[in-house]
Amino acid sequence: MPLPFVAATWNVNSLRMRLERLLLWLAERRPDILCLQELKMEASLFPTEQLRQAGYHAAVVGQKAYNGVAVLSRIEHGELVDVVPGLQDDVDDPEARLIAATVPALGVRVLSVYVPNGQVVGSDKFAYKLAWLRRLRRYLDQRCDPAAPLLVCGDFNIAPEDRDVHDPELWKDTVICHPEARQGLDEVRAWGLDDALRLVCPDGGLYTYWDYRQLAFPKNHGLRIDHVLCSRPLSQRVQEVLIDRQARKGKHPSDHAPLLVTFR
DNA sequence: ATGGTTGCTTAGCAA
Repeated sequence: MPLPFVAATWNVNSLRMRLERLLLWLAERRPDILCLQELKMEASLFPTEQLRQAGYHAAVVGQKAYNGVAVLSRIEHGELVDVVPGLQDDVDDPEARLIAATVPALGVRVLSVYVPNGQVVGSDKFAYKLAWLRRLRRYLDQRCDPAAPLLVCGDFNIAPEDRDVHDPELWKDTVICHPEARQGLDEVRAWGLDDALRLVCPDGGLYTYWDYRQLAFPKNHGLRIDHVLCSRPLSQRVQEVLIDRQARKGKHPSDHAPLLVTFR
């Protein structure tokens, strides 16, 4: 029998600003695996030692001011191995949006991803978002095995369906909901990934992101754009999913809440 | 009342 574990994903919107909060949260929740996005720092500034003291190994790709992703895993599960940064294709792309690592004791390959936002439909940035999703699918085709345990966790900047949006009319055809963006996500998932939350919960009104403006969080004007996707060997082990709204409260929160998935 | 929030980097961009 494989070991049960908890995997989580959290866009922290600047690790420098969120480190204290992250350390408190890790002490409280103790997830086995955590994928982080929007570190907004160079890898040389990453707090490797503080996280180790908190009980976690880390694999990180960073860049100055923007993007940056990491995979954390509890030290007891062994040093992260086969750490691979980036999409590994022939595109010259300086943006730090993907890192892969394997957690030895759990036998799980983990990808932390920060899909481009895309800003405005029709812009160069939107074209980059769509191309990035095609590149991610190609990465899965070439480098991953759908019959093996795989997690693809992160901020996808896509609400898969209208039930994932507080006001679908307001968001219709924006970069978050555009049919081409949703199709890009569908094609990633068609490789062999399930949306862990939807395996156990059909409810609408479940969001992971709320704008800082206009009291969006207390009004629950949110979007479900952060996802834990899992390959079939893990799908059948999904036991419970939690969006940790507590972590979006109080002073100086990220604009995203962590999403946690328990695998039996 | 023509706003609104945060973070990075320094007035403008990105989300």
